[in-house]
Amino acid sequence: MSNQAPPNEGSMASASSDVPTFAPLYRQIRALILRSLKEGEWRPGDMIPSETELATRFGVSQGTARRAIDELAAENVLVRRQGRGTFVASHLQRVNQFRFLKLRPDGGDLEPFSGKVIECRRTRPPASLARQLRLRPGEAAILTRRILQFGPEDTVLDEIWLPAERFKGFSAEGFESYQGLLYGYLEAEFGVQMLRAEERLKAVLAQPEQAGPLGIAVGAPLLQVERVSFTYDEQPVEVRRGFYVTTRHHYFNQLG
Amino acid sequence: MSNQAPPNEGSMASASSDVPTFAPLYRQIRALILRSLKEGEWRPGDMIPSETELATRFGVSQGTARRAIDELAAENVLVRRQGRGTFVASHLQRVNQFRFLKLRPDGGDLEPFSGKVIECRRTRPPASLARQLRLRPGEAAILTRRILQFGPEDTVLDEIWLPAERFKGFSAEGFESYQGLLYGYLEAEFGVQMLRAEERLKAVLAQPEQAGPLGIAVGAPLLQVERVSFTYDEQPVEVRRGFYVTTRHHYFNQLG
DNA sequence: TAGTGGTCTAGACCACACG
DNA sequence: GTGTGGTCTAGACCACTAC
Repeated sequence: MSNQAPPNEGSMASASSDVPTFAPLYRQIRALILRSLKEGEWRPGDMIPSETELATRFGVSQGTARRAIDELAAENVLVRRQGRGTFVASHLQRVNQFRFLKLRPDGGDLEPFSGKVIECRRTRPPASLARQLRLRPGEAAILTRRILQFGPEDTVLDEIWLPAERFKGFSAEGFESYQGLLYGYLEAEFGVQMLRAEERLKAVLAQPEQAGPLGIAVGAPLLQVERVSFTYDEQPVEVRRGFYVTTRHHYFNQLG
Repeated sequence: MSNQAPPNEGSMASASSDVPTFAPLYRQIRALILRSLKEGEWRPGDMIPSETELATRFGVSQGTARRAIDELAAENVLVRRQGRGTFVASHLQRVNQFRFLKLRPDGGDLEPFSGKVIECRRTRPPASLARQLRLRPGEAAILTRRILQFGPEDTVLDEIWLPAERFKGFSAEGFESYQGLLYGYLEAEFGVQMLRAEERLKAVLAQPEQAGPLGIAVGAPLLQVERVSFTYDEQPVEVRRGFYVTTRHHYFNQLG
């Protein structure tokens, strides 16, 4: 490629149709890397080609490939490790266990937790959920309810909705074998990588449906956390409603 | 400066003692820019010198100065505007009004809000607060209580603690004249820029102290939000306890 | 037209990990 | 030692803003 490339005539920009043509080169490269990830060329935990290899492959300078990788690393899609290489992020890595779980014990450090599935069935979702998951009319969903224990205490009750078609073979046993790490299970067994989520929090009073499983009194305060999670291309693939007992724990957030 | 600079012999690295010596050049430049900001050389809303000017001033290449600025822009300390220049972020800018307020109406867009101070006095803080604000023994604090209205509804009750020495002259009138924008007031009148905050959330039941001002029933569920805010050098300068009514609003959070 | 940030390149060397 | 990412430089040109 010429040194002073005109705005958008990168050799690959015109060669691939599903990549935006009028964007900086490094964004086009970023999109191409994302496509390879989405298509499974490199799987979670894998090392991707080096910066120079990618630069050659895409016909750009190493600095441009680097910038694309930088963005993806900043979004936690890739992980750079000096001297070793660049890797596809995985929810099974230690460092990611708490990326989507903001609950912390009031005093002290992160606690290990364990999950206990109390219900798991295929069912017809309410209309609002079908909309959020962008299901086709009549498409079924999987409903899973589980308890998270922090130490000995039942702390979280989750009601998790997944599109049934995408997760054929989903089972309570499979889920539990991943020690409560839903996204690890989905990634390893179904090839679905969760990248991003939105949460909406409210304070509510415990109803019998929550009080029973959690072993607390009806009318006790609960933190209700509604989550929609997205994979590649901003596709929603999970809707979850959690109820957190916040007597000895809190939801931690950083504002920047 | 020579082309291949040895790890850390930048001309300014050795010249200034309060900047870490063993760090990449661009981090040293970042620290120097931060120092100028902290010392007030450039104030919120000001344009800072161009990349090339900063590069010359600090004896590095434009690319290195650029990278330092990039980091500060990513942290919302600076704001870049193509063709115009780079500016010091200000809490009085529109775009920053909701940077530290995650409460959203359940349906629809961001709502304008207004603040109403119901108490404002100098007092001796509880020990835990004195510790969080790193006050010297016996040092006084300012306690402010205020209500935030979203539309016509009383939605938030805040109890705000500030170190009295740093905010001499703080008044309910001054605060209210900034339309509920505490950080705008602190920035404009006291030269304190809030950069970052930590929040800890719990679900609680309304006590009479909260139910009264908010006009709700005792025992209603409230979202309790404890915040510690930091200015330059990770200095805590505000501790706040908020009670959010979440019947028609929710706390919104993005997980990456 | 002049000045700003934004993109892209090419090449050098450093720091780190692993065999 | 070899290969990886990390830092730094120099220089070119593009895109946007304001005068």
